[in-house]
Amino acid sequence: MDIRLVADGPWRFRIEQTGTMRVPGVVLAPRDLLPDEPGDQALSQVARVATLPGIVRASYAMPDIHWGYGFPIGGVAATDVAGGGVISPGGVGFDISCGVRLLTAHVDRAALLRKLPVLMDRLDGLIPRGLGRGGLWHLAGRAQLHEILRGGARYAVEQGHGVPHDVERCEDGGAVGDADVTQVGERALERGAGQVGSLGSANHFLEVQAVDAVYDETCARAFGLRPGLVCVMIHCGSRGLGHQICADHVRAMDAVMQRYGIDVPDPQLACVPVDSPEGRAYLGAMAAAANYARANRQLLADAARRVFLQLAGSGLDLLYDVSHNLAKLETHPHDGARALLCVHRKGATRALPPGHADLPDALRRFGQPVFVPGTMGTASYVMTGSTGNRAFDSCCHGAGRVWSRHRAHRETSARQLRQELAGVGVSVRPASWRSVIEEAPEAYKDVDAVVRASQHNDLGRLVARLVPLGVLKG
DNA sequence: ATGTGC
Repeated sequence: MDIRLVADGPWRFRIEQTGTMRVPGVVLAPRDLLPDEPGDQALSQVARVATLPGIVRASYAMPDIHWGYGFPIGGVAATDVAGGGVISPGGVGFDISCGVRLLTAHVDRAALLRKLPVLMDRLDGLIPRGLGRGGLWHLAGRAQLHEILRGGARYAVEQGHGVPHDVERCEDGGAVGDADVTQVGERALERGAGQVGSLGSANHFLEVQAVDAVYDETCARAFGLRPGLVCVMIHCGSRGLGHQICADHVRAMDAVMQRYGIDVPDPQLACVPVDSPEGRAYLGAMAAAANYARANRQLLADAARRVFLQLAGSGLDLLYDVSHNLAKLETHPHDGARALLCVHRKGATRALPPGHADLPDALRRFGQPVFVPGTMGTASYVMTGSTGNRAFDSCCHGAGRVWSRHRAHRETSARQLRQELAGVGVSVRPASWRSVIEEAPEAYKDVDAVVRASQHNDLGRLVARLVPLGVLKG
């Protein structure tokens, strides 16, 4: 698809509405963050998403945009439910409700440093990760898996894997309400049964970090962050269960799209009206996967908490848990009124502004915490939702890949990577060194530039910078 | 992202 990319000031670009596009594209990134590998399809994907039935305002791209399945990663698209708007699994991604949670310890970096090696050893032995492998929670049976799919982190806490405060600090109170277990296929259930409480692979991780800088002291204090404080950041999703659900429902939609008169420029944009049996079926299965991902992060956090209590004499308090791969039915201004929109966020973090009713009481004045993990060996950021967000309250979600996984293997080696990480003094414990080659810091954009661009585009405000002390990689 | 795929 040919696109007409026009600079709109120093911080963003516009893709002119041409051909079958129903809205323009808006790429909220400066020139040096635009995907520029030869043949890269990310910007064309922004334009193709703009052709989806019912899409409103614009097809958005966050500053960490890169090429994905159908939708770009870092893509945000909202469709008008009453106006025949569609739901597309490609706008959520294979890793349904992949997200990040951040926990704060009661110990400072200097006090922990001596104990860090033994603490990392313990986490290394405890946390399941890598492809396949088991999970921390050995379920009693299929009925208990169904409870997880319906109750998410809330059910995990009810079962003793956490404290009530954890649930208060999860998006949606730890579980989305409309999960439909009957829309989750047998293969998905089979794959999910043994993986609750496991990191997965690729860019998923559990990191021990320290607060390195604070940019907004009042907000940081409300978030429980101060310079030198130790934190734990967990990034993972719904494992094989979410993957299987995505594959199953893309296939189902592909078979019925024509019946709804829907024609898309890319088969990976398979979609159906939100208000259709197939649309509701996907949303019900997606919600079940979302709850699975939240329970997964809850189990991992609770395990890390027990290690911290035992070895560092410190608890871990959940600051917030938020997804960056999800579609949600939300009310937003549209055509001079409030309308129910299906907001697809794929590699984009929901970022509620200060005062929003869905925020926990203790955070409401400050906006929703947004977590922006960098790469192993580089900084991560805490941001907060800001008023004036035009991209349906969405923000960036990470550094954003620039090298293909294939190119990463060409450009670097395990040995080179080990040396480099040893040089910055970060203890990285991967499931396998081969898999982490694809996660080399050079394979990603500069996360500092990504958060700067996010702030300039009113997607969020900077709160604090975190640096890694120890990294468990998938 | 993924019991990694034409």
